Amino acid sequence: MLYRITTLHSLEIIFMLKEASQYDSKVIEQKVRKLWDEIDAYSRVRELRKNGKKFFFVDGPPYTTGRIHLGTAWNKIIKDSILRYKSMNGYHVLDRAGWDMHGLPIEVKVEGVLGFKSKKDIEKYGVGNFVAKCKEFALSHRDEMTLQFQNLGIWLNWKDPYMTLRDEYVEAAWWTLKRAHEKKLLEKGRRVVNWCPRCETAIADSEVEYWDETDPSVYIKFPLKDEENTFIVIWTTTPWTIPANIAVAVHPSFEYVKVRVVKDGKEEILIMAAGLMQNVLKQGRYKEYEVLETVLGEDIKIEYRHPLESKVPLQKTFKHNVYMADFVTAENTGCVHIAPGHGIDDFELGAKHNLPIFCPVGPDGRYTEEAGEYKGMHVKEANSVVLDDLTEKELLLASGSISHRYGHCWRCKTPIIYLATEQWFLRVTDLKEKMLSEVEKIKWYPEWAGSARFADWIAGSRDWCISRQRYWGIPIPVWICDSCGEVEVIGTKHELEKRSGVPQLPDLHRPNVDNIHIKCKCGGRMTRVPDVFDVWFDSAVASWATLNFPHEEKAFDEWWPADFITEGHDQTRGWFYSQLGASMIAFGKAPYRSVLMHGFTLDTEGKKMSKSLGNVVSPEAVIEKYGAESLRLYVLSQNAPWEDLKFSWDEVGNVHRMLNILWNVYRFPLPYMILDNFNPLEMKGTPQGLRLEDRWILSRMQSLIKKVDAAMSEYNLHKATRPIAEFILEDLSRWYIQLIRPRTWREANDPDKLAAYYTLYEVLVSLTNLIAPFAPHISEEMYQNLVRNVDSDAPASVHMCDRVEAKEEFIDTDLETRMDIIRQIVEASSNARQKLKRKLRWPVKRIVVAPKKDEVAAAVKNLESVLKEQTNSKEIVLIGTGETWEELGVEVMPNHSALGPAFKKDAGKVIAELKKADGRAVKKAIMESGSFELNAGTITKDMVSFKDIIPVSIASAGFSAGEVYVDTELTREIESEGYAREVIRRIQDMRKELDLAVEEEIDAFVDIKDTRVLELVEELKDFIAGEVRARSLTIGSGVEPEGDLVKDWNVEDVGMKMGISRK
RNA sequence: GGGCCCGUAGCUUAGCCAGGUGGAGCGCUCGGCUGAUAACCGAGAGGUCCUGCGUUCAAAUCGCAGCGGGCCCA
Repeated sequence: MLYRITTLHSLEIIFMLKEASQYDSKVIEQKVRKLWDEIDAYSRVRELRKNGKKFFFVDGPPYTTGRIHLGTAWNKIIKDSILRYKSMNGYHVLDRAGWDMHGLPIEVKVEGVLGFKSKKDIEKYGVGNFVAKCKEFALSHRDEMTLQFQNLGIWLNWKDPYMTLRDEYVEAAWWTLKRAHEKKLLEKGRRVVNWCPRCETAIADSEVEYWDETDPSVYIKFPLKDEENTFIVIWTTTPWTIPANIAVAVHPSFEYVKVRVVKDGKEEILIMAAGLMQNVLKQGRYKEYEVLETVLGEDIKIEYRHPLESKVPLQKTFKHNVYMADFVTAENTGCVHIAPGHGIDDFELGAKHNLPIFCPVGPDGRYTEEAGEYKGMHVKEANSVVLDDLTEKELLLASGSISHRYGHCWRCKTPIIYLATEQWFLRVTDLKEKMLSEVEKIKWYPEWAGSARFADWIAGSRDWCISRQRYWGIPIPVWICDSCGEVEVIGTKHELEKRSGVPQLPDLHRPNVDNIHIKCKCGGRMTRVPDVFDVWFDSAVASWATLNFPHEEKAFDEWWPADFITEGHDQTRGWFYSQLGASMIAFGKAPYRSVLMHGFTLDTEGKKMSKSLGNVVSPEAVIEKYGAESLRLYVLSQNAPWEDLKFSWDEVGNVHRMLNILWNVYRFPLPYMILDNFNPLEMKGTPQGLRLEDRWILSRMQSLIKKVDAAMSEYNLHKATRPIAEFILEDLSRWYIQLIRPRTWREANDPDKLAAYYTLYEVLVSLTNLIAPFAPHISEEMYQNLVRNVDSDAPASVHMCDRVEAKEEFIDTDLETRMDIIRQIVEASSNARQKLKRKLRWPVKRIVVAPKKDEVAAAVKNLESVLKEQTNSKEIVLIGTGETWEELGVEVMPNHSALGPAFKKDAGKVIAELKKADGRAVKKAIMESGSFELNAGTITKDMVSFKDIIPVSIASAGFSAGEVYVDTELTREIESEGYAREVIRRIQDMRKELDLAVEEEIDAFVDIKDTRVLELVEELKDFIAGEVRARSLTIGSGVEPEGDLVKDWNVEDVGMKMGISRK
């Protein structure tokens, strides 16, 4: 095996494959991204496909606060991989990146920076100044986050992203609200909403975060109006809502009791649910009781006096009665305190029975004038004051505390309260049925994301409160006439300029639009309502806002609705829903055709990552350790997309190892190809001399392409990426590369070697293309060398290439099956060798394959050369299917339980004779005739069983379809080769230690004291010299090795001393 | 309390839809290989398939109940 030394200064260098150094993700990724920038790869790819079939993707906009986290990274990696895949398949992809830039989160951060405590501070600072700060915050964070996404190799339209703070975007929201108004789906109404007393604004259901909180758990007696000393008992965790109590609710079909009770000698009568009486009596520490009466809830007709009517004078003007309600549960007392101003169910019950919606609490969480003596007190302090007052009036039956889930403002974490306030609502409940039927038309991945989860959410949804009493958001474009109350909704900037007569509006945020008035039909002046939109409304209009609709209509007509969106499962109630609702209002149909719902990133324990738990892993940390490519392939392959991902550093490390192997596979042939001036361009068409193993890997490659395409058709990213990794590790690295190694360093122009080059090149180029969507950096780097350096007419980036298609002519599934069997036999033979401690370096005399199936025989015959080479065997012996190898001895095992009764006292003799008999002959006779004659008698089939005896120099091991026997008997030839290879390996090791170039020659000395071994080694002196590229090789006993490196070796307990020196 | 999803080796998971002897990778132990070498290969140990009940000749797989985790809601 000689390396051909090639002069590289050929006159014209047509091809310029370059060698590659070790895999360094950071270097490669930076280099590739630099290339993309230089050639503006992203824009060129989109340009290239502009006549292709349209694929409209809408990016769910991340919120511009802080840094990206692992979940956001995963989200964008999924998007990027799918869009790259679609693009390579010829689609014209539209993919503006999006940014969600308004809302409370930023306001709260800016308030923090400025040290503000309440809305009054903002008003003092100036709304204009505050809004400017918020804008600055949003824009600078957008820039930081863009870089972080780009470092993951994410390709979206970053140059022209859609931003919710732009005028065109604001117009999309305005236009949509105008549509709602036209369709009579916009209404102003007094409703109970979630209210943050710190932010002094309504917040949406989706903005409420729940966690455990300790609150009072109190039982209160409401005195009946017409019955002395009689009380109905209610339970609550919010004593501060008692001043607003208007009614009590009971369940119509529960039984209620009137009980006479005694405590401390005092007697009173209580009303409560029958099933909960024991609990209430225990809470009130009543010792004696007597049930006076039992009635059904629906029969209760009671009027009671408000327990605090002396403190809250207005309460004296209200009537307080008991009403029926199904939401009452059999807990606590079975009688529910109703304050229509402070609870959603309460409000609805109140509306049903025309009760006053009494809400004596202001936006700041303090009681108003209406609360009488409590005026000015904050509801937080009120709890204990109210309880004290009730105690004084002897109306507090019991008081304790309870830990339960309670809602909080998602931004400032203040516990929310419920307040009845005037807000603007979208009546999406009117559209429920239509929404549900639209959901069925959407393709969901996985199916249950739509049919179960999303449909359930829609079915239970309520009207959408879209108004917020804040500053940094899209101003609600509703103008109301100061004199006649007429409502007008403005749909665009232009319309506002026209209606108001104010030209060239600078910006559509507050406070710019606050002071613009328009003229009412009645001649009066119309003023804008001061509210801004719920920030969820911003992103809800993204699918048309990203097309600049209504500002421009052409793109909308061409592209809308979206072909595809993908977000985490939390967006079921969020963006999936808000978009659908807004779109139903605007266009009466769903804004997207398909949805991939993905999971959440959790820590190794399966707990969610949170700052407070200290278990957060940042994408940067992962990139720092393993590179973006490893992170990408890790998140894509680890789970099904819709499952939650338990982050594991070890698994990222595994992916990195796989990429390292891919890289090694890629760079392994380069030095040889370069030395040989291999030019793939000259290899058009499939060369004639392909070996079976070449055809095999080509077939495997095509099968892989099909597998990946099948998985991608269902967005099964894990099923697309796992087989790729398996192909790289198992088929390419562990098998094919091992098979072709000897061919790669053969003399140039050997067609057999060229066939291997061709095959490997073909596979690597296909692989590069196949993995490009998932691993865009490494594939680009490989492509640039393998393809671009060879063919300057090839597309400038792998991402500009058409997707590889499986070449049917290469597929040979029979061959794949046969090779699989050969691999199993090789593994079994390694296993067998190990049993006798015979290294692979030492050839074996023969391998005997005993097949259980005919395919095994076919495989062995077909791929004998592969089998011979990989097992390092001098001969392959194949025996008939189902037959036993005749060289195996047979041990006859006497069956005592059968022999005993048959031969009685002669049994001992029979057994002794059986042991001496030729086992093979016994077995043969029994198999053929069913019996065997001994001197002592005739034995039959049931009296014996057989066991194979394997000769000492032979080891066996099984595989799925047969048995392999390895004959390790040594011959002079084998020993000679074994020792020679031992010597070669040591000298190669020393060459490496000296860091010699592959083709560099050496002078070598080998001293072997053991004369027998010396003779064996000397027989293959020329072979050794060739393998180690020795110009001179001296082998002998007593030679004194010299040179640049001299080492003592122990070879199978034989001492050797070797020295080498460079030329 | 409700809806949806998940629970398989120390870790990450395949198998579950379509019932029939639980497979991988990492890690661990032992061995091998050596010009892809800061790599690679083979073998071994390691499992109450979350628990219980049911359906069935047969359950990781189907059903019910419970436990634990996640998201969403009340």
